[in-house]
Amino acid sequence: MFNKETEYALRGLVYIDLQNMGGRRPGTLEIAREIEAPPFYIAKILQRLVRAGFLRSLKGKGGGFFFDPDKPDVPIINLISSIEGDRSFSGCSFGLKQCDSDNPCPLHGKYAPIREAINKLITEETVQSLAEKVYKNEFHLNEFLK
Amino acid sequence: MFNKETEYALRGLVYIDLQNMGGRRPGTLEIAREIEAPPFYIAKILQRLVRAGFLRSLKGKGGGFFFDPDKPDVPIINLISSIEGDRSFSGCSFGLKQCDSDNPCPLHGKYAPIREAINKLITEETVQSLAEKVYKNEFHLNEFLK
DNA sequence: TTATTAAAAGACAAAAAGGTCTTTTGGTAA
DNA sequence: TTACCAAAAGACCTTTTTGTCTTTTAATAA
Ligand code: FES
Ligand code: FES
Repeated sequence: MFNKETEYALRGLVYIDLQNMGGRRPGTLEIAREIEAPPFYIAKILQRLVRAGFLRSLKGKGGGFFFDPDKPDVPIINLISSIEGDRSFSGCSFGLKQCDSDNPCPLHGKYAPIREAINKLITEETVQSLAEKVYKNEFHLNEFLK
Repeated sequence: MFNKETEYALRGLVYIDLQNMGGRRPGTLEIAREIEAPPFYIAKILQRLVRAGFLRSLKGKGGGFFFDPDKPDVPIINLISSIEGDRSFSGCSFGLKQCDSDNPCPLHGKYAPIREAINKLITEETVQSLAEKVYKNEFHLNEFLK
């Protein structure tokens, strides 16, 4: 579905938001351990996401990553677009230059509604809405974490 | 959705089946031109698919690629699995080790039905069913081809 | 103000995906 | 049986993805 970087980013940001709820600002090592991602890699990924404005960070003792409470929730489609580019979930499943319902490929009829469902999903869900689900114990971040 | 190799394979095999209907056995250069794929690359891809038993080929003058009329239709899920491996459309969208509805990630609820729809689609459609749609002029292989 | 802490920056590297090309093999047709 | 044709085989290359590591910068706390 998503590439590794996107997966790590999703799990990482949800974990960060979850910890922020408890007034904590997790650092790269803790995040890497909890979401089971390569430490240096998640550090690099978060660095880029901070630069892109998705969240903030603080250096030094007590430092770490956190979301600005004044900023609006982050729809995961924004995250995905920022990492994978806009190509995701817009193109033709057959690889035609563009998906055109007036000139459809033989998969279009059945694929287009699925693609729409994916777009709806990633537009509606935000990092915060996902974190909320985990917080309510309804859903899981990994096999250990509740 | 799919990777490049899968896209080329899908378009290539549908084109081959379409030509077979007219008693022709297209070769790599013709296929590459018609489906707009890199010639040497589609040659390599088809070579692998022949070896994997998806279709047959003949060398020399009048040679080319063709489907054995006695063999059953090829569901595209087989093609996709052969190229991309089984990981596609079975794993967790969040990257958890396994998708487990008793222990779901926060995307599971909305993603699982979508994944099911994808699996249904690629299980039901075959190279031949797709070629048939193109043949009936209902759907397109590329922007030039009818 | 100094030691310590943790992120930022950026170089580096391994692996996978995507693509190219040459040589060999096995067919066809004259 | 010779010339030719087209796929098979496999080496090679480029780009992208994924991942690692060292050095620098900025914040905190003693
Ligand atoms: S034309 Fe291929 S998915 Fe729309
Ligand atoms: S647990 Fe993540 S999609 Fe099922």
